[in-house]
Amino acid sequence: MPIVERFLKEEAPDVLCLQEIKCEEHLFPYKAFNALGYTHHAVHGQKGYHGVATVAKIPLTEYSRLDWQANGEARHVGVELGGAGQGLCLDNVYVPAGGDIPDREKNAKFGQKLDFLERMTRWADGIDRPTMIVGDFNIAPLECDVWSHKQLLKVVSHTPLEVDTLQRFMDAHGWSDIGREQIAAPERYYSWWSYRAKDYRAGDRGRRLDHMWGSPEVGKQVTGHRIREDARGWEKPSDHVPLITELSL
DNA sequence: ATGGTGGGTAGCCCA
Repeated sequence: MPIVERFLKEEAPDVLCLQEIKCEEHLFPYKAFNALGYTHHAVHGQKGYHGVATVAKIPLTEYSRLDWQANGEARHVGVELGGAGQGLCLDNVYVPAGGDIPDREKNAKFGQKLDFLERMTRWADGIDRPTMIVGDFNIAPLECDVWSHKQLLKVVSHTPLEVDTLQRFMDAHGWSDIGREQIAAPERYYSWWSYRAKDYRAGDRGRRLDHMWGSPEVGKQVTGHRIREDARGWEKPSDHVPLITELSL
């Protein structure tokens, strides 16, 4: 909570999407968010692992909790902003990391990650309203989205199979990759640095695993996008940093 | 080729 509070005080977004909240819903720190003015909540959590939450200063209506892995893990919550049945849909997702071995025969988690993306793609086929999907996709699609394309080709998060699977999801709805439309390739853009380094800055071994994608019409309403890379250096940081998109709706 | 760190749960698993 200290880094979340710091971020909300500094940036004051209307809406915040969190992934990996790692708590049951009744243990979510509602009071701390309320005290900062974030009085609207959609929390999909479970004990210990996974879990997502969308909190806002403006009214939201929760409308879905999808299980794209078909195994009961809490990895999605969908809300509507601007009134039920109208306005913008905002889908907050935590794609499975996928384990260490990029082979579904040897590593069930990798297969589950691909299956999750396939179900997400079938969902995207049916979207008929302005929608944003944001979160930890656990895939860095472009060569310039990782510190070394060559060295990460066989590392889960940047394998051609994952990138192709994510591309099929993109094609299903013609998503606008807001991050890369605003910070054009090959400009450096990472959102995650491993904890397994004494100093995350040393070698700058980052990856762009976090994304904010919008329906084509939503992409045209973007008025700003940036990341708070400095948050990686805060006290007790997350290994991910916040992405911020500003829209004129 | 290996293990590195951080976190939650429980005597290990996941990221």
